[in-house]
Amino acid sequence: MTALPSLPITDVLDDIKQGIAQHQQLVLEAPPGAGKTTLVPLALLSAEWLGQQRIIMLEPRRMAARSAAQRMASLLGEPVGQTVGYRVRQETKVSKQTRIEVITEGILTRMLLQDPSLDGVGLLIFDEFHERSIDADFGLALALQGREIFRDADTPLRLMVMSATLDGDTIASLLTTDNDTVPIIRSQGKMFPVDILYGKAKRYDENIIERVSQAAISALQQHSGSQLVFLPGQGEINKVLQRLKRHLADNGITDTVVLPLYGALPFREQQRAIEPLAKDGPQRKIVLATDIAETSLTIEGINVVIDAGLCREPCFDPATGMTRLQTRRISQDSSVQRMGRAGRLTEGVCYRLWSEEQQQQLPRQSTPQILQADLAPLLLQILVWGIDDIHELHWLDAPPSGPLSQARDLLHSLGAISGTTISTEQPLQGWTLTPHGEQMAAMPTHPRLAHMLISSAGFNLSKQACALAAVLADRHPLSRDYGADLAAVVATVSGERACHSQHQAWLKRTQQQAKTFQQLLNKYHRQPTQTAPLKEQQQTGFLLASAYPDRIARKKTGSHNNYQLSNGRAATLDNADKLSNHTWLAVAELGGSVNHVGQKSTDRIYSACEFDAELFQQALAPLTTEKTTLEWDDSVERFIAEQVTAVGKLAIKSQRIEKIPAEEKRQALLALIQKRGLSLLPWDKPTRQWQARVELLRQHHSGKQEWPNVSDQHLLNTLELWLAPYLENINKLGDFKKIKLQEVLSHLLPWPLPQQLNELAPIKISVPSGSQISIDYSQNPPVLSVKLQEMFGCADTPSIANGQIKLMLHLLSPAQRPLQVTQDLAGFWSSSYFEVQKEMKGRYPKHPWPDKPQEAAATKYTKHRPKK
DNA sequence: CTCTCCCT
Repeated sequence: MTALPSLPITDVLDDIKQGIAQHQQLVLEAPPGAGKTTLVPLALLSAEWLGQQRIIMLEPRRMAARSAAQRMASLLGEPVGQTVGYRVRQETKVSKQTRIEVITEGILTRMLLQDPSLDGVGLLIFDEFHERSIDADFGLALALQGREIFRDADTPLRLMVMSATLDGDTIASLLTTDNDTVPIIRSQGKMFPVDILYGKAKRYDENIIERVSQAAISALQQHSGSQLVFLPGQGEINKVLQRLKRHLADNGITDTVVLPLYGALPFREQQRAIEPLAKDGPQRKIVLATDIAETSLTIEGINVVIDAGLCREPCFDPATGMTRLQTRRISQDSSVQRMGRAGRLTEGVCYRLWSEEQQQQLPRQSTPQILQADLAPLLLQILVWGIDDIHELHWLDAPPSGPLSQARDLLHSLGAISGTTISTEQPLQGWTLTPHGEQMAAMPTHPRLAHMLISSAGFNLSKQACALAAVLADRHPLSRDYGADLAAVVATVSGERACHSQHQAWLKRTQQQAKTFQQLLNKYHRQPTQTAPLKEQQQTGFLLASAYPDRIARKKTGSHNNYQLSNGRAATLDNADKLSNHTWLAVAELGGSVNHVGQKSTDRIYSACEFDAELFQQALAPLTTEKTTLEWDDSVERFIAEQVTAVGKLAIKSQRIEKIPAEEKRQALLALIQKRGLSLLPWDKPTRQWQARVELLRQHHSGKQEWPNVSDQHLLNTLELWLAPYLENINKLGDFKKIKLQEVLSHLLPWPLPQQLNELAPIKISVPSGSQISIDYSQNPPVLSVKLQEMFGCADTPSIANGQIKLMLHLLSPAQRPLQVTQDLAGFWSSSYFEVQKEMKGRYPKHPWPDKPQEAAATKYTKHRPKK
């Protein structure tokens, strides 16, 4: 090996060697340009503890993995694939001599799921860990558990986490074990000084196009050299592009060129933005870029950075199973990274279009992907690993339970898992992989597409499915020609349709990917289950619907391009898109955006194909549900019943039915009573009294047994239990009168409570005159209204419930007017009675008004009419 | 107000 070049990291290489020799893990913080990616693995290659074991280093991107391997190999004076090799999707360059393998993060997960011990690997290095991809987070969690369970003390798996702007202490605390600590080593980067110039305090999205353009124009006058402008997305880039081009033209500036740079741009145009300028053309450039230029691509010759402070990132919404793009303020870490792009070759300047004070308010780090992504792929792999509680793994940030539950439900609907949910806190508990799920997990693609691939064999459609999965696995360049129509794209991949020569590279890559899927499928030898073949124009729609059953769409009546989806949402097709000729679509990709203030745009359909609703009769019948809906029709005050066939929330057929099934009707009636209240039932006075009597005894805990709760609220809540059996003959509102409510309710009182009810809360009570008088239980305490004369001779207030409840006496005049309301009869007789006596004696002379009422004989008659 | 980036 030739001597390693001297870079900033060289100063700490000895510390790293020593640290990782003495400990089983190490954290290395070093900014870009320090040389860590190349020099650290090479420096550790001859370590004694490594022996003949390999070093594996992870890179977040294929390009980065390839070039890291390339640089290391050339330092060793070897071609790639000998001592140093790499593995990325679709491409492997390793041999038996390979000691350093550079791989992308997704490959590590696959390796660990196959061999959790990572046998033969002595050191695992996570590079660029601050990017916090799901795969890196998950890979670290698996590696930690794998080495704990499967590795011996004499050949431990060492872990090194390297990053530019990582919070080293947090990650160190995750790696710390009971008997080992974690050295943190920090190194300088190689960067020229960059002046940071802040702007005024503004809302980030306020007038962004004009402010960015002005900043670029003024920087053009103040500085020589080229600019890199960070904008959130394609839309903003194109607007600023127009604005700046106009400025250059208006002012006759010819030495400067403006170039866009974003992921969807054709490769050649991306190259134009990245490459050094041609000698004979303009000598300055302004590159307008998304954050593709923050990490993935390096642009030559930039000394001015203009940062709008915004980024656009995907946010998964578990409620709809859809990912929306959200425009957000960048993190402090991100602003540092962007600023650094101005100081790679010379001193530079960075304009931030926000104030220094606002800088302090930015979040320190970007949100880790695991907290806002679709977790279905992760969940499938977690289950392959064999745990049903995510907390068995050590996470820097655990996957959140909302998206995890949604992922579980999706996997369930795709047939990948079976079980029942036991706990909402542990969404995986009670669920296991099905054989179909295991096959899905072996497919290197999203579970939706894996399901589509595997089930396609049963319909003899695997060739189309492989092409479709390959197209959907990555962005395709044909939307400009075909619009949203995927069937045309699939036909191109299958070779049935030609495409422009500029897309040849994409076509070859996609066909290769389709072939890989086909080879994996061939291993399963699936027999066709469906004899009747699908018509050609049904095929793509069928495949898409099996992957995205929640995105089957029907055009809204009277609309040209607005569709209703089976997940209950609405989405719009581009106005000019030819697909809008079709009433039914099977949608693959759709999305919308959320702006800086949280406003959501309408969801748009980006890719789809025509769909034949006939498929619901046969091949896709399992996606449909049948149910009877009952709706109360107020005009006729009765139920209208329909038999509805639906796919998800989209009703595809409904038919009026005359004979309403008993159970559905019962449920609908119960719901109607819930909504309109108990007053729909034929309450009469005795029944209400009965209810009040039971309630009274319940509240006073009278007798030896508990009384059932018969309050209105409780009856409403328990309709199903006590009323449901009596609803059979109810078809319209008037029929409620047929219910014998008193009798129905009486079943709620078990023996011996009915008898006790009559004893403890009698309907009538005897008064001294011999009359049987009804007690009014509608008030509390219950009221006994009785003529005063009938109570003569009664010393104390009458009571019920074995003396527990005193009645409220309403003592009446001979004309039935209340003279006194009292719960204290003795007190009344001895005081206010005499005032009553004085006043009433004159008015009702024929009635007795004795001076000692407690001792007088009670009577319901006048003085002159003798008692019977 | 037309889709950020990346990966098995």
